[in-house]
Amino acid sequence: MKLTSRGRYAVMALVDLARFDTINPVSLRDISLRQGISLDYLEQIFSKLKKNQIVKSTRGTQGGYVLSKKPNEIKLTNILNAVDETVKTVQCKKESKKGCNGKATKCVTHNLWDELENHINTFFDKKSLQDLLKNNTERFN
Amino acid sequence: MKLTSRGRYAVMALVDLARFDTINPVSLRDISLRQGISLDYLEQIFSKLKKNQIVKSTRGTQGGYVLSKKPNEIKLTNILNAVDETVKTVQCKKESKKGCNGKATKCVTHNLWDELENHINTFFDKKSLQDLLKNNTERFN
DNA sequence: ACATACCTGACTAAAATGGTCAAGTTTAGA
DNA sequence: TCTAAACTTGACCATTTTAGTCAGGTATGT
Repeated sequence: MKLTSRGRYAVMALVDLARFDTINPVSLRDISLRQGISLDYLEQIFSKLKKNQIVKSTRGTQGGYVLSKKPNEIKLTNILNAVDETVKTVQCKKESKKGCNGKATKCVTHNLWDELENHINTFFDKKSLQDLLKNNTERFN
Repeated sequence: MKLTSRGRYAVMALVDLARFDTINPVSLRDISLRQGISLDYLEQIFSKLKKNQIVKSTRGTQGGYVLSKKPNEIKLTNILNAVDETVKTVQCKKESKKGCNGKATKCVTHNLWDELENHINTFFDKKSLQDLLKNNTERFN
């Protein structure tokens, strides 16, 4: 299972973007400064976000990124999937006919991790960027 | 966040133990063979389980491990904590006065990961070994 | 006494993580 | 048109974690 700082940064950056892109595109440089995330790393992350059509970019001076949908239409699932934070708890391959651990049957815990995966995904499916904005209406920085 | 095969193995092994320890202690060798987990690795895992009083051991011939509580009293939280599968989603330290990422305030997503952590822990708090046994009454191996 | 089984600690190959670095291309505005 | 801001791409890398292995023990029932 993966849930690391790449996913966290992605969410942080998008919340930042949602708050500041009302007029002009937001540059990664600004996000980098406001959120304290390395610019180079942000570029990697936004490359993935763009491929997954979560953000749109404008090049050149005064360029930057904007959200490609409304904050309430962007679920955390979308974001985390985009940056490869796949919530996979099971090492056992579902398709594998051999079952888990090279055994003929599914391992005892197989269903458990499936349940957990659903449990977590449900959480991320419900939460949108909009929800995070609500909780952060106070000024910061 | 960590949730890796060590935790999975621990759960698998304990389910196995719960099913076979009715008369005699169960040797790690047997568990290793039945579950397809390396014996050496199992020993590491059981060392931790023992330290956390989830299992008791008997040495010597015919020795092995037994659960130290009833299956319905052993929650998955207990197991996963014992083998250091701490479900920590937030890199930001809660205590740190400096806030997350060296900023003066909590990062925008701070509460989010807290919520997620609770969400996951709730899941593990509810599930006991007993619950897993129910779903695996059919013979295997 | 000896085989079985627990116990302990050191070690390690491979992968993931969290970045950095370098070399572009594009475009707005002076 | 020139230039600086900003996106784009891909290679690279140090550190940490993972998932074990290996080598030696120690305890104990028969």
